Amino acid sequence: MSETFPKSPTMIDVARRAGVGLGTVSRVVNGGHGVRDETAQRVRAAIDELGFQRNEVARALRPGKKSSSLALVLGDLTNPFYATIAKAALEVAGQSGFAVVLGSVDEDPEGEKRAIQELVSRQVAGLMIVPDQGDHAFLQTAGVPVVFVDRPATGIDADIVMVDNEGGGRLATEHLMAQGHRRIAILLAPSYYTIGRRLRGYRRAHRAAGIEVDESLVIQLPEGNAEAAEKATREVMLRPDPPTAIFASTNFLSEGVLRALGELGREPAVVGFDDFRMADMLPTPVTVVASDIAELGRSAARLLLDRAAGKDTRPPQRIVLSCALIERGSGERPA
Amino acid sequence: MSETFPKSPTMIDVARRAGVGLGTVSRVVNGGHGVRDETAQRVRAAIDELGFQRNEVARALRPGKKSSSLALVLGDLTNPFYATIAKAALEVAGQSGFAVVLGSVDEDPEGEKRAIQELVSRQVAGLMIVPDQGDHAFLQTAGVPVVFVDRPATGIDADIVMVDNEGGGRLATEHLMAQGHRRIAILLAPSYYTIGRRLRGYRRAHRAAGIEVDESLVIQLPEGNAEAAEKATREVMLRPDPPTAIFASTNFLSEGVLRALGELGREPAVVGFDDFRMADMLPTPVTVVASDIAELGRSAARLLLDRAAGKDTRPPQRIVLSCALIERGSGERPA
DNA sequence: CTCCTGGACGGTAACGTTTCCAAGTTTTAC
DNA sequence: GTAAAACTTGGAAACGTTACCGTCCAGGAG
Repeated sequence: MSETFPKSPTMIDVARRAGVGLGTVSRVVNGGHGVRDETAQRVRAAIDELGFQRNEVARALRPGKKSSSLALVLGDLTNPFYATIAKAALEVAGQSGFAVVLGSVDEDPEGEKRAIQELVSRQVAGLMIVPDQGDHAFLQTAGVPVVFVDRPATGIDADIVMVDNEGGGRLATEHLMAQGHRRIAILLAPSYYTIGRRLRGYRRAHRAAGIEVDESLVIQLPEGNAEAAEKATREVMLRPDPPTAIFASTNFLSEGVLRALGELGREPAVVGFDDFRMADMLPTPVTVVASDIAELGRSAARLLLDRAAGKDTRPPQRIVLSCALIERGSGERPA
Repeated sequence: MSETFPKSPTMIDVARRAGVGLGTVSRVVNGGHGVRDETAQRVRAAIDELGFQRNEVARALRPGKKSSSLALVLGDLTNPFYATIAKAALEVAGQSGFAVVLGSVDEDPEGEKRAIQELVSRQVAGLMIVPDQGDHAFLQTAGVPVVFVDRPATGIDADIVMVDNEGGGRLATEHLMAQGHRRIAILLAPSYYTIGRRLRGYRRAHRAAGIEVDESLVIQLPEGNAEAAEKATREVMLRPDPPTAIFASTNFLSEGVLRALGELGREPAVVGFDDFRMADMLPTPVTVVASDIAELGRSAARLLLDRAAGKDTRPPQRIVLSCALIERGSGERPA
């Protein structure tokens, strides 16, 4: 690495080589309108000979221009949920020649704010954010279009793409009720917006069925991981009056629930929110309420690209994806 | 979105506000050496009042400077293997104030080349690449340090961080032999470098044990997904002379193997390469040979940051991470 | 008191691109 | 054949930053 890299050729080099002016090269590179065919040929030849590649950084410096990259801010990529969003967004952005910059994502809201501002300073053309709690009003002045993914943020009115959490929660609960269950526990990860909606669906299903919710079965976990769910499941199942069914409000929680049940040797009905790999291979295949997570990422990217291009000037949109039940066995066990 | 965004303040605005020269503002922003304390205070005050943020794009335009971003090029983020690398690299880069740009990753080598060149044109400070097959000689002239992750690339001599695939393959095979197995099938995903090394470990273990490899048990799959593995497993187990053990050379293959075995109701011993979520929750918990994938990403990022900063001028390094066996049951079934 | 040194600061030239304007050239219309 | 219009083309300004080069002033040495 000590050898100095040869600096890459610039448009000026190309212009000299082709015997034309700088502006002409720029025109050719950008589609070649208003350039005679013969001239364009010569320029293209020079570009190939020199191996010229446009410097995107310089390009993005021009006033009003933003770089051809989108930013994506989200949680733990190790969570298949986020990974799926990232993959899908990446794909859509890539098709339009946009790169995706991932900000480093800490857990705390302060870290998120810092990460976002770093990205803004890189002049990205738009932001896709799976927001943490905390106020996002500072984005008002960021000067870039923003799309929120999976959940809304406070302090700013922007596009949002999300899942019908309430409908999904209701669907899961009603499905369990249809099997005769009346005592359905719900495990809740720490208060994200989405979880609140799922709980609301759960309550609505109860109200609609005329069943009163036993509040001791509405279990708020201290953390959103499998371990917390495992512990809580063990506890609730060992009560004198355990539930006959469990609704796990996230994929990680489902995992914990199943682990605990496997160890206890108990078999209440179980429905999880969000599908996960291997759900169908476990001792009892897991019934889940699922939505098209990839579509979440795709829609967000598409919306953002349109906004960035100025093609879409409608007021902030709100896209809601529906959920469907995938029956695999664990949710069909009778009360 | 139709309202025009207020353009962000520049150093010139700050300079005017603070009543100082442009150069002074730059000095303050970059650490404040050679500026009187009182002046620096005034500048910082102006920065806060205006909400100034340095424009990273303009900064990266200066000669010799690269942007403070690293590029990461890898396959399907939905594969936990890649997701883990990405997360770890992101974390390390973030700690040094670097952002990570993910190129869109198609499957074909041509797409990879295009993606890489797009990233180079964005003046990233370095490239981390999980390379596809195909020649990577074009990177020689890219003018950026490169680190390959998980497997080497041809045509260029660069840093590489990888796993001891051969050792892992040997470890898995020897473990199965220790349980008395003599007919061990190995399922191979399409010819990646890593798979070849794992096979080599498998063969070495056989040679060391004085067991001849039955070549009909060395099964080359047409694709690297679970479905292909499922099909192949079904076929091999239904032969008149089936293996007593199976070595699945990737996490996705392990999944397919287990699915097929579950349906067939057969229980040969199974060892997988690379750990995966829920491996311990399946009807028979899965024994795997695993390595620290996150460390792969961390090392790559660290190495690249040092190269980019010019701190590391050693000849190309080769970091190899060891594998360990995680016994869970499926690999301990006797022959 | 003068000269010199050194630190603090202001100004300006890049960096590589896009965009605008003017000049030159060709085509079209009359 | 001439005038106008349309199209090509070259050149220069601008984007926001950093780096370099002076200038200015204060303080110390002679």
